[in-house]
Amino acid sequence: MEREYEVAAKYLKEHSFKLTGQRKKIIDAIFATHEHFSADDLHDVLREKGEAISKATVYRTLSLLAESGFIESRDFGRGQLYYEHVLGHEHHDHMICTSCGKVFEFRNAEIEKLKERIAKSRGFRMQKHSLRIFGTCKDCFVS
Amino acid sequence: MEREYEVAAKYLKEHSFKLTGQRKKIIDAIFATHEHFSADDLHDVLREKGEAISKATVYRTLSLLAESGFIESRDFGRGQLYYEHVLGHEHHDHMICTSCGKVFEFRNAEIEKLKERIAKSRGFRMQKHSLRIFGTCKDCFVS
DNA sequence: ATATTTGCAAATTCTTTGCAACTTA
DNA sequence: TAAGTTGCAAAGAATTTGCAAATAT
Repeated sequence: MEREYEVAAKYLKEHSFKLTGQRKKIIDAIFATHEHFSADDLHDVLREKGEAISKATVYRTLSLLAESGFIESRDFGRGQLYYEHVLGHEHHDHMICTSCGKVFEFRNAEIEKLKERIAKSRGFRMQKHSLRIFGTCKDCFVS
Repeated sequence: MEREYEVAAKYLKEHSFKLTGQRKKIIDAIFATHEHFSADDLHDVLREKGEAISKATVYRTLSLLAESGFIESRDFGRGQLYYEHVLGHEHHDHMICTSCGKVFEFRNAEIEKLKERIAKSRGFRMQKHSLRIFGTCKDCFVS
């Protein structure tokens, strides 16, 4: 967890952003979990730890970290954005169960190659990509 | 345009939804375009045609049509959902230019097969899927 | 007839912003 | 100390909802 923290800290310095107490705590909390979380979830986690950081700051920090590529936002169709950290978490795609809401991660090298090939073939510089499969998971499909 | 309309009408009947004037006009407008549109766009189009349908009804009808599979929502990262009809529009994926905002459609049979294979291999019943590639398009990447 | 749908306006939810006070480098 | 950041509360934007009147079957 120290490595990620240092990379983020370095980035902030290089871009003349300040490493404030709030940002430290937010970055810690984000890299301490491998779960998907919403701005609200994160705010709650911090509050439970006794860190009363305002929601405005949480939103602002999430934007900053997303723009700088430390985290990525995900739309699971729940009306609010979810985030997950990218550093120390290999790229993967998602399967979302529309019945129970569970999100499953998967990774497929062939698909990754195809994404790159397709983008390249159209002169498109790929920055990021997101593949979501919506459906019914094994457990929910009982009938 | 007639075929899609009839399929939707039949669906509504079978599910004891009523085929109201507003719904007819909304369905017409949706299937008359192959563009992506937001709830607001649709409301505007209808208003320009002289159809003063309330936004609440537009939202409610979009939800209904999305749930029944006639249209699908897309998140292009603009803070609001876009829709496109599915009937009469072959499945495809999207490339979104984060610089100019343009959305390019593409289709790749290999990727489609892989999606199905992956879902199946995890006992997941795929309902729909969405692949988005974010990056810079040819025209924006000048430097 | 009666269950469904509509429009309106108010309410919700998520996110952003202005600004004065406060930190960080 | 100067520039960047925070918290607060207010503002915004997209979407949802309660309810009485209107409409489809």
